[in-house]
Amino acid sequence: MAATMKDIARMTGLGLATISKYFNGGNVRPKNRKLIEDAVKALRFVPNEFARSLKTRLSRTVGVVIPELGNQFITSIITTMEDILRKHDYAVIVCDCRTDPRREKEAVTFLMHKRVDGLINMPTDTTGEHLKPALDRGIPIVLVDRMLKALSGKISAVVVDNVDASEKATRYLLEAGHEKIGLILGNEGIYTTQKRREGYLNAYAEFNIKPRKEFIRFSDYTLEGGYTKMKELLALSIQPTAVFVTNYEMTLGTIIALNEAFRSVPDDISIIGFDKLDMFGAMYPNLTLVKQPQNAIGECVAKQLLRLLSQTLPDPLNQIITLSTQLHEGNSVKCLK
Amino acid sequence: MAATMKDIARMTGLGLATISKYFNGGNVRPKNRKLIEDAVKALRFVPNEFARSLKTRLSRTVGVVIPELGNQFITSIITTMEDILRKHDYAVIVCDCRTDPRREKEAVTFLMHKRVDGLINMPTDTTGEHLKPALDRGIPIVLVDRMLKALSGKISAVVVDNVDASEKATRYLLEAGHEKIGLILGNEGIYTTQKRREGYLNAYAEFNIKPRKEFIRFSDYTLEGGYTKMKELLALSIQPTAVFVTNYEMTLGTIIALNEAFRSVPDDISIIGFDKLDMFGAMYPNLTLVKQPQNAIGECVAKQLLRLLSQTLPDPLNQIITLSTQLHEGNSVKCLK
DNA sequence: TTGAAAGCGCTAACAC
DNA sequence: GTGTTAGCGCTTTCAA
Repeated sequence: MAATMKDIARMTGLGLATISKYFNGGNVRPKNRKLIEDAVKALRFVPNEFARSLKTRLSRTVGVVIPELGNQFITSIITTMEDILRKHDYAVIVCDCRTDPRREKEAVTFLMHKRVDGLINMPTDTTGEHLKPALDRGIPIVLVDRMLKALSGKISAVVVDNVDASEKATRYLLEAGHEKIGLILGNEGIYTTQKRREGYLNAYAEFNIKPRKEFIRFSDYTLEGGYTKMKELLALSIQPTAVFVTNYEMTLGTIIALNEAFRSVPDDISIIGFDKLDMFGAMYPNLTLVKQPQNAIGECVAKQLLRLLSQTLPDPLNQIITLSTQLHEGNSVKCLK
Repeated sequence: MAATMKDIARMTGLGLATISKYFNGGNVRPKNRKLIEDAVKALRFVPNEFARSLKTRLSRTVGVVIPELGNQFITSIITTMEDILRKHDYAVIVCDCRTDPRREKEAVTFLMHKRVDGLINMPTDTTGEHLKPALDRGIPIVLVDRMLKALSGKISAVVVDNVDASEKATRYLLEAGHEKIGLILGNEGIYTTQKRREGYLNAYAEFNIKPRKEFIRFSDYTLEGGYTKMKELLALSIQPTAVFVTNYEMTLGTIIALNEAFRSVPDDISIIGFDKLDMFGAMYPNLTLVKQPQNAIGECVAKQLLRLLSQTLPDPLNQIITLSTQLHEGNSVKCLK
């Protein structure tokens, strides 16, 4: 049987309130502090979180709902967040909804039953309907990487400037004289996909060039997807001289497809990839790529949630935080001029 | 303010005990059942898990401690486990310890404070010291993919037959006439690395051939690691005619390294990879590889934990479950005879 | 089958 | 600064 505060009270001769205050940072006479500390050690006392939660209505737990775990961008963000939140004594319950809106909704409901204090979500559902139970309970919500217009003002979000990222990359290629640029995107309909497509089109518009429709390929953010779409681009009668790939897994798939087709980079084809600089940096050719601030994203999300969690205001100070990306110049782009 | 059982009692005129029994599967008169169900709907009643936990001393939460999240084998197992556990109403708290024994120990302590009902661990610490707090509290523990000899009998574990897996793959290459087989392993000292090395050596012993030391390379189970080690093997004066790579990420790295060196598979070099058949299967050449039953592992772990969780026995029925692997024949191995 | 009542271990209002 | 006390919302004897 674990020791309780009552045991400490008995052992020290103090009242429960004093002991509770000791644990919650109140003023306690040094002499009594010591008394309590000794008793805690002797009894190997650990506060019962259940009782505390019952009283405070707080679980010191946050829920994280994501579309899938097998994606380096997502896992790297979770790793960072979890680290920070755990340091603040928050447990992280992860729910993988497998890019299925029904499962996503179930996950939110499940987390409400578990009474999480806050919610982090990279949404699959584009309407935001699934978040209603959390909104109703008034707990803070932070969206990651994808906005939900319908919920603007009611929630916080941390995103990157995808339009700018894509525009920069495309412009870089156009400036190097590439006019036929393949674009490998994620799932159609997803926030980041739309934004990255937008940036690509913007850059083309700037240069007064009409992009070719068949160069724009929607895929699914997986290695296989990137591999397949690159193969398709290579099978075109008019082929792109450069390709911009919009996430890490698809970039890997593209590299493998190019290697298999004996296209050498950048002589035969130029390429701009996405994310995880450390790894691509180690390889030849040193890939030019769009680098998202993955650590900063995780950090921002965790800190924003902690901020909302520590507020007692009637309406929380929600904010949309937009982080910018960097274009890392390697030598995978050939200048055609 | 959320509704409580008291509200239901007031609304239905029933006693608290009856209502509690209703929720816990006891016998309640149909008439009263209906009464309660109506009240639950009307009041949108959701049981307060805090109060329940305080009384039952159970959190319906399990902790998962893993070395890193950025690894497809680990995340695929977590996805499967989380799915099953959540269906049984258990929340999964994930702690990434970044392959750091100190962090791993902290994670276990943290989870004990959170009063998880059970623990799943892919251990970084090879002594098992870090699990002591959980062992002391007598909660069930299931190890994944790695055994801890010191704890045998006190815990359950789900592992694959790594010696056999590695032996089969190496034997396959030897039978095809390869005598110079490169072996790319994970971190030295880790359970799976040792076992996979053992299998390789066993196969060589069977064939009465002495393996060359310089063909055995310890790496770190990452893409970069596989890439680097393959480059090293290719730089040897006496080069292997085949290579066996012992996880998914390193296999990817190896493929990229081979492509970059313009070695074609299997004409210039044969290769046996590891894991994630679906993806490698889509690529040419169809890779020969060791397929671990990833889904079955996750399923076994979750079910074993659920089994232990539902037991009220004084000493739990711990067991070591060993799953076998399959050698999937593709066409990445050339027959030299 | 049902109800009354005691507590699980903590927090916090209140009185001292 | 400290002690007393009343709950938080459940589960679970025990008696009816």
